[in-house]
Amino acid sequence: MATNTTDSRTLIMDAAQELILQHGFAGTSIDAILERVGLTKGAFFHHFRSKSDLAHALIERFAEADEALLEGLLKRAERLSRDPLQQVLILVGLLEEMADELTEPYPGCLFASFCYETQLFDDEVHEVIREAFALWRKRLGEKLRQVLEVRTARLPADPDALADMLTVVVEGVYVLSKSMKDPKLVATQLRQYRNYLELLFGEG
Amino acid sequence: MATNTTDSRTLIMDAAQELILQHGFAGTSIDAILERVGLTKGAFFHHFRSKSDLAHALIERFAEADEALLEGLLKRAERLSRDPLQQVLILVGLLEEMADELTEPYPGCLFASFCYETQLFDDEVHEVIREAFALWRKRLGEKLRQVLEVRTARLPADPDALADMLTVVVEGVYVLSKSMKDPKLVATQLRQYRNYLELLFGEG
DNA sequence: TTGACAGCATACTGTACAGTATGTTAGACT
DNA sequence: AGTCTAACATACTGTACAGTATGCTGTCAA
Repeated sequence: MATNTTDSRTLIMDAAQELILQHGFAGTSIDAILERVGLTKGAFFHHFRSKSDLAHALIERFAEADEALLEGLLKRAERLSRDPLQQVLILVGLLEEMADELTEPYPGCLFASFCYETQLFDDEVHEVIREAFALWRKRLGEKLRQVLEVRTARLPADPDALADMLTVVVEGVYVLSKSMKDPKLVATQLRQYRNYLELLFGEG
Repeated sequence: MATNTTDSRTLIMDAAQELILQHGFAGTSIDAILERVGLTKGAFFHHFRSKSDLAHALIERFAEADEALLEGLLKRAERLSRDPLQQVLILVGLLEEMADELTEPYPGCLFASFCYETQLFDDEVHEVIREAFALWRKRLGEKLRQVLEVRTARLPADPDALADMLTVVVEGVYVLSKSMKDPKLVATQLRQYRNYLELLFGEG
């Protein structure tokens, strides 16, 4: 009844995700995953019908965590300020705080990983990714629309494009940070995004 | 003597790159590449010692094209304006023009693709990628340093971080654009980056 | 004209892989 | 005590894959 703390299914998924972020999906064999967690084929195919099934489970779990992160950040930001612009700035600031704590395990996004092996996955997987990106666009977009109702942007501003840019910066900086082996880049680039929003809507 | 227009080696590399951007490196078999170009194993292993050798050749060619693009854009920008800020803005604008012409074949970057299968490649490959990113940082960074000598930024500005942001935006928007199946996003996001630079250094 | 080599094709090998078939065991329920 | 099932382990299968061994053919130089 009580969900086992060392649930084998979760163990497999955790190991799989870590390996996939380093080797890609095709480059990660089921055997390699199982060796990591000390289980065998029997365990794997008891919990997953196929390797594709694992991919599906992984991306859904990742998307759920992603949504939880977004909604969590939004709630915290809404508590910390009443002004929509400040809320967005705070949200990005909170992400910067999280990025500051990044050190050893280099960041990686399963969405991006799967996107660079597009043809390996079915439409269901791609829909999950698409919806995850769309959710950030929607939730941040509506905040920015509120901002635009009150303030005048210094340059023509499309709220959806501005919202997208956070996703863009995060996905992009993961690549750069991995390649340059510099985790600090993540916070630095998020800071640039925050600067942009400040300059665009600031009154200075 | 005259380099054959349908050089088999080049044909293989072209097909390989296209397939790798869709399936990843591990997900792309040598047989699949050869089927595309109508050649056989004999041809492949005549031109490449191994699959890793192909990876090395691909990333070097990609990096050379990347460098050529950067230097070409810089020269054009330098001809179009004397002002360093304008040069950078023009460079980004030229990239936007290129992005506008993107329609069918979704964009993809071999650097990012390889970064998401990191463990599959040796240090030499990673060094090539690292240096490619470093070059953009260096070349754009020195331009932005010139800008900072003349103008005062509205917010604390690190030229290297600003330079990196172009790479970040490009890499990031490739992921988003692929996933959302919207090639227009590329130009839109580049525009945001240009806006940021304008706001940061603008006199308005 | 001959031979040497680039540029392939064909046919093969060993292995790593996804997936299957069939146990085994420990607990829950009756 | 007996039955049932979840949760695995073990041992296997077929195949797709990277890589090899060898043979063919046109070209070009001597």
